[in-house]
Amino acid sequence: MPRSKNSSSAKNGPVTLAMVAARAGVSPQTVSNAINSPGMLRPETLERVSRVIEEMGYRPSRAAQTLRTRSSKLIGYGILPTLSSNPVLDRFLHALSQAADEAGYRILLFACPPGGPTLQGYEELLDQHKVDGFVLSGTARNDPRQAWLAKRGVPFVAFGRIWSGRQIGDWVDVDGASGTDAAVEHLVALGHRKIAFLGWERGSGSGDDRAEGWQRAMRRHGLPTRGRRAQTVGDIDAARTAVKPLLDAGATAVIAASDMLALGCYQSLRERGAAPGRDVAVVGFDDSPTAENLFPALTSVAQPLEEVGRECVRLLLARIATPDAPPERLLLEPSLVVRDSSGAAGDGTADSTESAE
Amino acid sequence: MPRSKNSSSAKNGPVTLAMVAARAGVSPQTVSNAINSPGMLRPETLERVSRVIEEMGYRPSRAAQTLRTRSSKLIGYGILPTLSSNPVLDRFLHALSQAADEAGYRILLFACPPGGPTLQGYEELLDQHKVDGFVLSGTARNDPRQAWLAKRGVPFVAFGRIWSGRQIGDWVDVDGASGTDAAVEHLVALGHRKIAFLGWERGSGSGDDRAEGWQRAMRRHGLPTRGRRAQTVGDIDAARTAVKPLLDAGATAVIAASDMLALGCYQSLRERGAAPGRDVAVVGFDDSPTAENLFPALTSVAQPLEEVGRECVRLLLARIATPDAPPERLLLEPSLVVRDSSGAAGDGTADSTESAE
DNA sequence: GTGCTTGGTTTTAGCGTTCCAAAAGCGTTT
DNA sequence: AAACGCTTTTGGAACGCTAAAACCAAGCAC
Repeated sequence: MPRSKNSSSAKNGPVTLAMVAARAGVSPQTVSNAINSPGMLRPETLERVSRVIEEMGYRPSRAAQTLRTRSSKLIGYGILPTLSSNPVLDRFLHALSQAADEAGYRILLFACPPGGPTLQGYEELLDQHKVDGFVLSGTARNDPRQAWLAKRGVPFVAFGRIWSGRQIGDWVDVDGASGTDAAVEHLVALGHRKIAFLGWERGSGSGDDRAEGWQRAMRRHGLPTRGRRAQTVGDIDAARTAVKPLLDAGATAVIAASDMLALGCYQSLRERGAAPGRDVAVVGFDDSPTAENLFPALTSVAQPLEEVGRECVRLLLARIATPDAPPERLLLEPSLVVRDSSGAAGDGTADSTESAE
Repeated sequence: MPRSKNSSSAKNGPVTLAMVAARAGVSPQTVSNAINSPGMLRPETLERVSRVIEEMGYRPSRAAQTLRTRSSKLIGYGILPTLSSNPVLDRFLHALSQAADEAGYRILLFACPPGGPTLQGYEELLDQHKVDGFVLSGTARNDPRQAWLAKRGVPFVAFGRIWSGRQIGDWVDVDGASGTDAAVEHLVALGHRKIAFLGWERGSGSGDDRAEGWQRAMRRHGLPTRGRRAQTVGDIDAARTAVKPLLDAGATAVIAASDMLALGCYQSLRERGAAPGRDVAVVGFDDSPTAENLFPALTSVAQPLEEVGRECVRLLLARIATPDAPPERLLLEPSLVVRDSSGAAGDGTADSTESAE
């Protein structure tokens, strides 16, 4: 027997604590307690109040709560301009939002100016919206954000390590080295020995990390790395050129620091009439949406973005709860998604020896 | 001579209206007026108050403003789970956030459950956070959201038309038909006559729209469409199969309803030893990040997402300002991004007649 | 009986804004 | 001088909530 429409109906404005209190025959504070510390009420009273809350579809006003408690249950996230939009971060944002929601928090976006994030954006969200904390992403070398936030005691978590200088605050990151290491293992198991690495110019934190994993795995297998590594800037044409010497040197497999670079490798191979996956194995990094749609589908190292999102929220909430706890840092394992480009497609046998030449 | 650190310093908590008032020697109300209706103050007073505001780095508390004015300057946006993450919508979100920020609004995310958006999420944002309006995306046939929001008088704008039944509320959309029409024009100019269309199964609003543009352009040029159209579900393998009859029928160009479908077409061509762009021209839709990285780079119809974002914000704010104004609907023009896959690469001459066979 | 808990509830007092009505300031007019 | 407009400024009150303190039975000891 539902008496009133549950949930705030269109016109008469939203239900308030006081209305619930009046209807339940208790004081407003008791209703507040019913929600925030139910254990404080006599079971019988709790029952009654809860029923009225349910019945009237009452939902506390966050504005009033924020004003009183100075906590907004909001997490700030700076989103880059459309141009610098990045599939990995986009997927991360979805995961983040979901994880936050499950914890009763919400993500409040603010737009980073094209030149990269500025501190002003953070300051505004902090002062105006009283966000409880921030999630940082796309952290660069000498990023000022961590130090700035730490100095004012604002809780934050970064997706991405700090590569230079001393560590500040909590972060969650993906172990790139472990990813490329696994890629080497995969290729070695398929019989490859001449495994090259196509990476970014030295100095990019995650780029060097990914190179490092390749190198250590090669060393472990007693395979030479000299002359098997090339550096390039991010774009695809540069990659196509940069990979040439590696192919000339007879590499039978190339591990790239990104799917983009792997694509440059595809193109370089095609230029010389070779087929990626059949003649030379190619492995990418990030498992971007493109990867599975390429021909041949690109084997790639996938970052566990759902997990990164969940952990970011977990760490941030922990930091909010206990601001002085020692920092926590998490290095998550990526996973290798094997597709045709690493040549494992046929029926398990290694190398090539498969189709016509 | 800056006396105090401007902007809220770490410890002493944020600056309030009252503090500013005290320092400027006026009442709090006057400070409020200085911000909200500056014309009301004597120029001299305004000057003084403004200086103190600046000096102390005062920023109004949105929570208090929201409580008082019942308007949060927040726009709600339901974000899909990681799995259904979609590059077009992701880029749209970046644009949206930027446009909102510029108008003094912020985007508040809430996570849609995996099964698609539910009304509960909207209701919560409305009751709890007092969002001023919503931006909808990924609207489906018989989407209940528009009707629901309209019924309770909540301002909203949809990115995407309503394809079935009567129109409700404001929307911004991209004219898909115009995009495929332009694609036909482009191909005809290159000398193509047998231009096929690879689309989704009938019933998808935007799919039918894109088909329609192809059809009308073909008709305009007196070219037959019978036997030149195929339908398929979204995935790439299905597309590869579905396009076969079109190629068998001698199509020299294929326009696909999405980049994904275009990829299926690439694969189908390769299977028969033909090269996309050289032997058969291919045009995709959406200009996804993948498109420019493919080999050959895919000619594709790009949606003006920046503009869509801007217009969504503009329409939404207009709706908030005048709830009873007649609905506004905007159909924006996409643009054809010409790349190698349409075979215009060489030096302008049409058809093929270019490289070895 | 007085005092002393103890658990459950209410009262009071804001949190930082803005709305509203009322009060000053002040130049003109009666 | 008082009365009248006009502009500018101010003093509550209220928005919806919760922290903190006060209250109020019972119960229980002495």
